[in-house]
Amino acid sequence: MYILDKIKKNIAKAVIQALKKKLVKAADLVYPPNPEFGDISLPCFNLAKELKKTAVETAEFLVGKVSADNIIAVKAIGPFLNFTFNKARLAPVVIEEILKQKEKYGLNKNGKNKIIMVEFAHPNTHKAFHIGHLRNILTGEAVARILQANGYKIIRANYQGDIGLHIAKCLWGVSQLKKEYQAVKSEPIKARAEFLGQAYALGSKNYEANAEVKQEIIELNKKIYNQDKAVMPIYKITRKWSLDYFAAIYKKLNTKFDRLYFESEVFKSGREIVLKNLKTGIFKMSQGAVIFEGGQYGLHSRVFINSEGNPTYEAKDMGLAELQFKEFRPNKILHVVGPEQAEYFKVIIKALEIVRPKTKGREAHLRYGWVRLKEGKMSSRLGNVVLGEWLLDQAKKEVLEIMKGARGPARPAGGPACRTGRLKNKLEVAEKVSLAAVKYSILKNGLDKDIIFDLKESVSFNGLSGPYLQYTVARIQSIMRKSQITNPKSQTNPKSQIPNYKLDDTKEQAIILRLAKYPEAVEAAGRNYDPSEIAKYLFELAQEFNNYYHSAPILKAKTDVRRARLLLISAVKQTLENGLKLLGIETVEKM
RNA sequence: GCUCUUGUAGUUCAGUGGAUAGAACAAGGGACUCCUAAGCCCUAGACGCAGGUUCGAUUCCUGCCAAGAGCACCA
Repeated sequence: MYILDKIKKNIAKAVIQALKKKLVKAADLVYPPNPEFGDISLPCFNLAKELKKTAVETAEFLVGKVSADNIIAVKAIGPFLNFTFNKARLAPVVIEEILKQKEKYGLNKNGKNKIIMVEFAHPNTHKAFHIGHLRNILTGEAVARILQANGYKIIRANYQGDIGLHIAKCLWGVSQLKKEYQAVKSEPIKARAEFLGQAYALGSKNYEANAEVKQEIIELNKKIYNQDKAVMPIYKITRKWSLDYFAAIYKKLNTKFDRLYFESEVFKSGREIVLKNLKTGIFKMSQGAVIFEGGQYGLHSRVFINSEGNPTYEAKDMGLAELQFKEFRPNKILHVVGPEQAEYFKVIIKALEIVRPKTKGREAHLRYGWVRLKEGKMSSRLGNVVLGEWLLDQAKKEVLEIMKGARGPARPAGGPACRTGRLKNKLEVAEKVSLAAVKYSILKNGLDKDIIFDLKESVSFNGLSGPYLQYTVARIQSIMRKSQITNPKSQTNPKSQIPNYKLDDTKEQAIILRLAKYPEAVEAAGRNYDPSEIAKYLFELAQEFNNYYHSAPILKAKTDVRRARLLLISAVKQTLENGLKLLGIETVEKM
């Protein structure tokens, strides 16, 4: 149990003892908006109701009756009972917790013995890979890491659409672009993937504009479902292009999957499940198609098997669920999918629940908002998309420019020279920093919010940004390196030095408190499946550190203070690294 | 038309049934011969509108307005 949890528990206990009634729990405690009020606070409104007093009276009544370990002051401010921590005692405890536990600091066991499958990415083959997919992957990966930190066993799954009408549209497009197809065969994988995106857009436009083409594409689709020899070779080749391309992107983003599912492996079983339950009356025939009537549940009706006899996405999902539960027995499956499928998921989760009652409460749609363009809508159908890889490339270019010193604030004469130009691993650093910029700029947003994407504004390298956090870590690394040079014996070993703590500065105390709150951020992020909780926390910590850094000398401080400060900043570094890892962001030694 | 999501500063985002609504960017100003200026400090600037519930609403409820999404054989 982390120190803050202990303190909260003790306070709740003390209040219960004072009242001789169990009216308070640790979770009722909140953090005051202003540190002058205290470090933690009990709002007395609910308590007052029970005690038939006003909240102000209740708070005053409790002052003097409540005391707990690590608390040095209790005061009533209006309806709040505020507690002040003994920070001189807290500091070594918190720092020791962090430096001993290292990368394990912040982890908890809330999900012990539970399995959660996080299903994300699921790009469709034969379609462009755009920044919407990027948000999906980054969100899914971060959620997976966060849940892992909360003690769950995680299965990363990816369900890829390699069969269905979109493939037929693309292959029709390819048939119209024979020359280009031949030419692109010898090009790098990226060019081949882009070609498929164009072919898809072409097929899609004609499907809507031209009735004859529409019929041709429908015929082609049937052939693909029937594994017709005439189309299989080109289907297989282009499918592989897409998959190879996706694999390269996953690698770049540092995401791995435990299981890749394909629509082509579940469409048969999905179809069977639906047909079987036609007899039981769960599904019904309607206008030649097999549907699920959602009306009685306040949902809409959806087609599971179309009048051509082909399973739709809905039926495939039935087959997928069956397979997923059979293979991994997850307690929960989180489908990380955009908002456009919100109603869709309600329907299939309901249908699944009726077909397989055991799945009840175990299937969830983890929805995130759109990535929209400032200029308007983005659609792979229309071909006006911002490609995921293009964004990564742009970000990297930008970082290299900054490293050159061509951009950014001008330095006054006499200031230290820009070091980044001399870095040996310049490209590696640029790669990590640009990835951090892109990842953070997406993950800092609340899940439900749409992201209005604009290259200039969205991917930032200063302020609330990934590079800002990396920079903070690099800065601490630098101080620690120098501390070794100036005093090789000053190892940051917590055990031997804890007695020497002298951290009285209010800024230091604020940092200590912030560090102690990290486990709560991990917990909240896990509870809400929300990476932005971590993103916010890290920024606040970094900001507090940077402010502190500018006001307090570390290496030049007196021996005792210097030691204590070095330990403090290494705890900051550790916590930043731990949190960044949950977001999938790597740190660099120098930048 | 029905359902869902979102409306907070010039812009992009935080935030909570409670104590003074926080940041970042942009704007304006400033400090350092000092541990990385991708940094630090200061200034200015906001809860879509109208009701309701409540001791208290930016937060919950209702209506309206605005933006986005979904609503039968696409995924």
